[in-house]
Amino acid sequence: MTREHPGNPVVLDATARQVLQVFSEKSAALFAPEAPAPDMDNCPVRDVLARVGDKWSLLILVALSQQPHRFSALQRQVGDISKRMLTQSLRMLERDGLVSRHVFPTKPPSVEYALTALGEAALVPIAALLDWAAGAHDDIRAARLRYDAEAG
Amino acid sequence: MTREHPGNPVVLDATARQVLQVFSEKSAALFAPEAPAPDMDNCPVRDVLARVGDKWSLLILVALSQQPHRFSALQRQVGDISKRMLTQSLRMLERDGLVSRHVFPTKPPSVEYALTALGEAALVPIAALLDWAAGAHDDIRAARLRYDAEAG
DNA sequence: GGGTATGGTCTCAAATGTAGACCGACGACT
DNA sequence: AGTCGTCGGTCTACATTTGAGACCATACCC
Repeated sequence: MTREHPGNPVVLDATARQVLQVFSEKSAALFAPEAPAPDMDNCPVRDVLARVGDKWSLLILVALSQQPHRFSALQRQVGDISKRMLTQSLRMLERDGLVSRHVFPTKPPSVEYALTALGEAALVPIAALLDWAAGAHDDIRAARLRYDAEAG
Repeated sequence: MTREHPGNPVVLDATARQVLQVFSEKSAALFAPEAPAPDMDNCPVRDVLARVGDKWSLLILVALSQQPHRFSALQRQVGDISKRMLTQSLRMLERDGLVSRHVFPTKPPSVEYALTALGEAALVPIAALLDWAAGAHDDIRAARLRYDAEAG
């Protein structure tokens, strides 16, 4: 049974096509030929994408784009993340130099997380992704309904 | 102990700052206030981002950007994905209308996956992400080394 | 006839993520 | 003074997801 459906037609303008041409040249960086493991040494671009594309990391970076946050405030803003995952994600973002962590000499402890310059730079492509998602989610919802209607 | 380090300085040009301003206005879409669950109904933008940012979906979309692929060819190109995850990811991308699936009347079965117009449109922000990742991975690697040196 | 490839499904083990208890100190409230 | 909530996590038990490999029928190639 063929489940093919073409999606809503979207016309790519000249700028978009130009971006895609450069894109094709660079996408090879994502697929290491016969690499034992596509990690930071073999596939750095892929490794970095896995970080920035990660669900929680993405949301944390966006949350911090407006202003620095405390740990609990970040957890409240993101909403459905566990403490364990928030700690782990922040730890990795800090390690990658995308987020900074400042501990205040208070008791109980008070910690502030903020974007670094590198983290702020990441917001530019993330903004493009956000913009696309905002424009595409109606089409995606419609596609899901068609698919589900066909399948059962 | 403060583990703060500012990351390498990156100067954002005027265009980037303009993008960020619009971005701040739109990022609210990612954080539903007190939503029971941030799903497609409560947080459509977030739901779509979770799809496109997903590690395997991202790689599949990029792999298909150059030309359509068969299932096994896609698995070889991506490299370290399991059959189970490839099937599941393709199934979801098809359901979202980003990828099309064409079954040829052959035995054994032969299936071709290709990007739809909507999937191709997603490549524009994905290309921006890829471009940023290509430019940032050296800084990220350096940040990781500094972090690891401090921590032990 | 044997080996390889096709596009998956299924099962089990391993890995990852969630929820909540727990910690000491402090501020707010009664 | 006593109680409660908050802070920023860690830890544990459990739930969920993912990876690895066996398995399937068919066809092609040697």
